[in-house]
Amino acid sequence: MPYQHISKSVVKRLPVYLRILDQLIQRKIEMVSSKDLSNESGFTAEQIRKDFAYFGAFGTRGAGYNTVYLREKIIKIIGLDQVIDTIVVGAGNLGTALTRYNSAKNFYVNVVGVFDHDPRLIGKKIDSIDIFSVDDIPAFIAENKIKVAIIAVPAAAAQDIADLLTVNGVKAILNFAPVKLKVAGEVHVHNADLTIELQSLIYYSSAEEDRLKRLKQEVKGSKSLKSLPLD
Amino acid sequence: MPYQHISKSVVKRLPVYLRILDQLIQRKIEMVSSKDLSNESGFTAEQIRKDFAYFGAFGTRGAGYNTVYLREKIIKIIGLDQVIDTIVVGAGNLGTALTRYNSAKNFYVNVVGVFDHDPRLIGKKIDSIDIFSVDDIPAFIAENKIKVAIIAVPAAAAQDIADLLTVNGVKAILNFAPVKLKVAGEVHVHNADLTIELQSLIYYSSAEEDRLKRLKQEVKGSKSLKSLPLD
DNA sequence: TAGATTGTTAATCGATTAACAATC
DNA sequence: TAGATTGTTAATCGATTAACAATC
Repeated sequence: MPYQHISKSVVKRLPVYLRILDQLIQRKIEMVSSKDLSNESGFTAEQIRKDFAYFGAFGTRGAGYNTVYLREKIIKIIGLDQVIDTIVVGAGNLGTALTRYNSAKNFYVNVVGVFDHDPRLIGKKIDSIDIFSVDDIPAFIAENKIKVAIIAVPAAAAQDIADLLTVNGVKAILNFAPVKLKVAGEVHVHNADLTIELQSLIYYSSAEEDRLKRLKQEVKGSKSLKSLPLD
Repeated sequence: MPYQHISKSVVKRLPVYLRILDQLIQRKIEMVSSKDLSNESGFTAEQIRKDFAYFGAFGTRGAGYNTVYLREKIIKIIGLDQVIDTIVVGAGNLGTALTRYNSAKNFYVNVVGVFDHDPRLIGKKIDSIDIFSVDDIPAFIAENKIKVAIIAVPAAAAQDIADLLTVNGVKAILNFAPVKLKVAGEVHVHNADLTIELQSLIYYSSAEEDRLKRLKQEVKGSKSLKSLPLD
């Protein structure tokens, strides 16, 4: 049986299923149908069943999915069956918030170190987590076998940090800096640029149709502008 | 000419183009080709040209795009040609970071108020921005004609806040709480659940193939488990 | 003019939805 | 058994890529 590659769209939905299952288990709910999961997630029931089917047959026809059993499968699929140690680079507002957020809310992940360039921050702590110098990153990665890192530094510093991380063996980066990072093929980068999230949302905050019609009329009414580039 | 709906995938790329154009303009670069933009964004040149073509013909054959002109078009398309006032609900770590981040880094957006439930925070400020009670939200939205809001409250409170916001006229919500918000059809919600971003990245941090093969063998080797749900 | 690059149409690819047999 | 819900195949839909004429 050839190994079937799993698409990014499927992988993105897996943590949503996990979150919902965690909530259901907490509420002592033992069985859940794809329709129930559809209500909680917003994805269609067909899509949910198809997503699971890529990895195996986890349900019981007529009854649905056992929440505990399905959760166990999903954490193994994602690779969360053991707690993942991660580091945060950048101890500014965002880095601090991300460190605290993941410590408090994300039980599958453990922030084991924070790194910054600023000597005034080095040696301090975020809650119980030490802030080290970025110079210490190579040794720290090697010692703690870090495979996943979070970048929360200014745009200008992000590429250098990414290079430093990947050269030392980091395989996955969650990047909050507003730049496209260039990394080797086997390294995965997810961009979580908050500015971009908010701006693309703004597109939908006013009447799309009116705005675009106005734009087209402008372009039509000022054809000369089109040659402006060559002036 | 019938109005052609613009797909979500296109809209998500627009702010990336805007960010790159802002950088190019700052560097006094006047012309840019779709190939250049491809290098900076990671999208293909064909896709970039096609994206622009949905809204008009902004380039010059043989020469490329004038950066200033293209930027002007894109901010009008997104609806960023006037600064957008927004509010942040939740003045915890994440809310504070988001408030500061958008004040400092996002010139197209203006955070005009922060809201929290906690009486110890109400009356204080984040930099120069006041923290108000969530009870003040309706009056504040009406007065300031707020159309876009950011939710950074705990999961349990998020749906109530979303209801409060949308009832009072908010049209777009950036939601950081780990829940699927139920909103009226004309309201747009973008989820920016940081836990989920990180978890889906972890999928790629170790050898996918090995992990999934191991999983399939487990399932095969313990077929009896499949009926466990009905025990 | 020759070279470069856009704008647009057609072809391909991938993901979602629909349908339904399998089966608990 | 009857009702419910999965797992899977086929059909549809949408987005990306390829190709190239238009044209600066």
